Amino acid sequence: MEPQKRTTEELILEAAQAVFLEKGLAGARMQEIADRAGINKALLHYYFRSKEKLSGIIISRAIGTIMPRMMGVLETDQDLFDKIREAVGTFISFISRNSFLPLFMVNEVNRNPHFFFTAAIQQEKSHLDKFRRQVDEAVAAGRIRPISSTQLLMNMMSMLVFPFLGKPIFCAALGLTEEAFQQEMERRRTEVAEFIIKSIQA
Amino acid sequence: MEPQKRTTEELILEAAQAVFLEKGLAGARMQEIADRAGINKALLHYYFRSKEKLSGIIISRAIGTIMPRMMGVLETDQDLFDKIREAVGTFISFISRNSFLPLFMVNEVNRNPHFFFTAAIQQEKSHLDKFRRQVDEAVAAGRIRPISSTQLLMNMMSMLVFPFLGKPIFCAALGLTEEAFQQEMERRRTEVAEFIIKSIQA
DNA sequence: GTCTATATTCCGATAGAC
DNA sequence: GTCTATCGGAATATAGAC
Repeated sequence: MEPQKRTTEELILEAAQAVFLEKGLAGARMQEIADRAGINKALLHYYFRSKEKLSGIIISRAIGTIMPRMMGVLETDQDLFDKIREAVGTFISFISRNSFLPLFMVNEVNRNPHFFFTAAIQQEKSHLDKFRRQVDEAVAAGRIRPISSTQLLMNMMSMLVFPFLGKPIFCAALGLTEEAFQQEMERRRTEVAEFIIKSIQA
Repeated sequence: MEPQKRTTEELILEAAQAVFLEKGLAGARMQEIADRAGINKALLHYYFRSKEKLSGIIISRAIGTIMPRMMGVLETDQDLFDKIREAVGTFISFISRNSFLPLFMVNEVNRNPHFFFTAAIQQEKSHLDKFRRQVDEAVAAGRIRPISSTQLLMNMMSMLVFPFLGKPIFCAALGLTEEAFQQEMERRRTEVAEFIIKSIQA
């Protein structure tokens, strides 16, 4: 309700997130972050001692933003097919609104894998495991065809994330304009779920 | 047959490719390239005037390496299902041997989309179009269920490329060791094709 | 807390000897 | 062609006034 004036620290973090995600860790410039936050470099270092410290915080925030989204949708008590439908829709909507996040994460995680092996994922792993058990049980009960839950998860995550990473390639290769691409992504909200379900149903 | 001593230029290009692909364009250092090539920075600039020139060459080589692979497998005269099986197997083998290539390409293409819109893809587009027509015809003939060739291509490419990009995430989230991950990729050489075919068969 | 000015480090690029 | 030495600019980081 209040005019809600954001603090300088919040302004910096928002600007830093934008710049790091757009330019990558190595490509980002402290000057540009300061400019976008409407302050100067000195103040940047006053709040966050170094570029490395600042980037560390942004990375943690990014992981904290995307991981619960990726995993959270998989932990509900729904029927397997309904769960897949909902997870696909939710996740595509989320990435559409945070288009730089996947590329940043994928880069970070490849340049610095051990950082990720720590606490970041372990906490979400239980959600994943629940989904995998659900898949295994459906296979055992003959309600879906035999398929490894590992392979299924890789397929699902791939189809959700990669089109956004490869957007310029797909646009060029398939002759899509910006709007046409958006439309295709919108279609995927249902198409991908159906693609998966068609493939695994008994 | 000859002892085949690689020229300095070749040594540089190999080193540059390795460093650029590992560290990204902005993260790569001319010093490191020189070190890996066993020479010094001055000589680097003697052969390739600037970092930008050198990176341009590496990008062209990378595109020239991966695009024909991606498209080439789709242009044969095979039956649709056989073609999918072969394309999946070939492509996974290729990326397994060039694991840094997808991350580099995806970065480059996102930071510099126009570079890609030019000649790079247009030449390969015909192969893609041939595949898409084949899909459309199969749909029209009722040999596969109705599906957009655009969506099918996105699904296929995603499942082929993304697991390598997200390798550290998958390893952490699914509790896979390096060897276990390799094994899963090996399984994917047949599993992905079956996953697709199961999904689209009439 | 915020600024201007400056120090420091790093890195791409060049000069010039061999 | 290859090297050592160095320049010059850019980017991170700090000093110190307000």
